Amino acid sequence: MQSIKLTVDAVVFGYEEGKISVLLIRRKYDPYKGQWAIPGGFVKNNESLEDSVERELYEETGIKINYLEQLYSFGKLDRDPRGRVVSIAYFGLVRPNTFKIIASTDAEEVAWFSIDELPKLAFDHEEILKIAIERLQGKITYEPIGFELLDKKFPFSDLEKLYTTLLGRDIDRRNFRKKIIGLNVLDELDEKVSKGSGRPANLFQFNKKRYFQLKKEGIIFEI
Amino acid sequence: MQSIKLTVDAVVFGYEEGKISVLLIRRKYDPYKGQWAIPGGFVKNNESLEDSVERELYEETGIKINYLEQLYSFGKLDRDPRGRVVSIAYFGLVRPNTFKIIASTDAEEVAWFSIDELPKLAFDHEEILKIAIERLQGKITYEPIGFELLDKKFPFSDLEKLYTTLLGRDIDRRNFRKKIIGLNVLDELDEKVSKGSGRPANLFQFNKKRYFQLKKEGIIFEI
DNA sequence: TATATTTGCGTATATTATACACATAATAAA
DNA sequence: TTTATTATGTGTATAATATACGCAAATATA
Repeated sequence: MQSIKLTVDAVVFGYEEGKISVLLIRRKYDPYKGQWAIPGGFVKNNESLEDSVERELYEETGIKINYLEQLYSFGKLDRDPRGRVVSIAYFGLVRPNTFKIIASTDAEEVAWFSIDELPKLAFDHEEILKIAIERLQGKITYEPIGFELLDKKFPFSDLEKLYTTLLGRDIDRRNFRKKIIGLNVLDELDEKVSKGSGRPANLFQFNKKRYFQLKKEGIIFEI
Repeated sequence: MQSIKLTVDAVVFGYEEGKISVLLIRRKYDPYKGQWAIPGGFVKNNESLEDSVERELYEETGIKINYLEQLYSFGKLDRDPRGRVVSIAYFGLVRPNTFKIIASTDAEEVAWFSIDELPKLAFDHEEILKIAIERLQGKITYEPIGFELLDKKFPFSDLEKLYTTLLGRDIDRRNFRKKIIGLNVLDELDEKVSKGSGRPANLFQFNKKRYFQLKKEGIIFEI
């Protein structure tokens, strides 16, 4: 008789102050009590996988996610000391400043961790996170998911900085702008922001509708 | 108490005579008795997901797969009339001529179906298959998985035909050859084949070792 | 008022992708 | 055995795309 338990886990990324961060919870109960982990939990019998992730995320962290996709399923025999537990991991993006994170249920604490200053993680969550980071880095070059991490209205320099951070290399400012503008998915607004010194920057907004239109016509987003 | 069952399914593609085909079984038992389906079955408690797929595949069809990767996990509430069953689908490639397919256990019959002449499928297998086909078509442009479908030694025209079939469009023969040769992952052999009339073709072989070497150096395969 | 900082923008060059046709080596047909 | 048919093998010119690169404008700060 099969006695495998099924969980979902969510690797949620945010971006603030030039850093990619990930949402972690400190576990309230055993196993791995007191350790940091990716939010997640057991799937209910009458709940879809997506509903399950969204529920767990909301329960444990107070976050409502606006971008979510399936990442990978993890099924190693010994990945959970409680027995055979298979986890379907999801990958999410949010704007951290639009939510207040609040620990509850299984979480003693919730926090954002910069992906280059991670604590030791419970279970095989280090592996899951590694795969999620690779997905994020890979995907921003061929799908316009980076905008999910920026404010709705953003100066071009924010976008540029996000890409340099994620790709881990410098980008020619002029060529990058040319390329993105050429993709024809940004609306230039009649608003400016001035942060600190320097010339004020024009604000842009991602036009999702136009993107899907172009995608349907076979035009592909590519950096 | 959680009562979700976990299965694995395998979409296995082959290529012969200019057609992409998929391996299907005809179900011996209910539900969907007598209908065609993707091979698969319940995961055992002490068996990894990969082992599980490979076992089910071998049991039901007699095939030992040489390329296998995880595709996606399917968890809709009503996807299985027996109750809540979540399936982790895999994606495999084989050379059909290297195996004899034999039905056994849950399968009444096993057969290769051209992907444009598919029968009605059990469960949500149509959706799974659709996603698998998209993965195959997408992936051959940025990973050298097409070679898994060709004979170890193949004439260039076979590779070209595979790509035209999968991409669904014509390819300039000279440019394609130039590009592939330029990737530096093929060994040109000192053997020729002559099939029917026409000038005999030189045989080539994919050099996996060289590919991994180049990949490590950051050179990417791209068509 | 001078200095520092950030934005916005164009052009020349190199690289890569595309379009395109004919000679060669074999088999099949006359 | 000669001629037609079929598939393979190869190079170059042109177009498109990617890369490299520097200076003026608009603001904050000293």
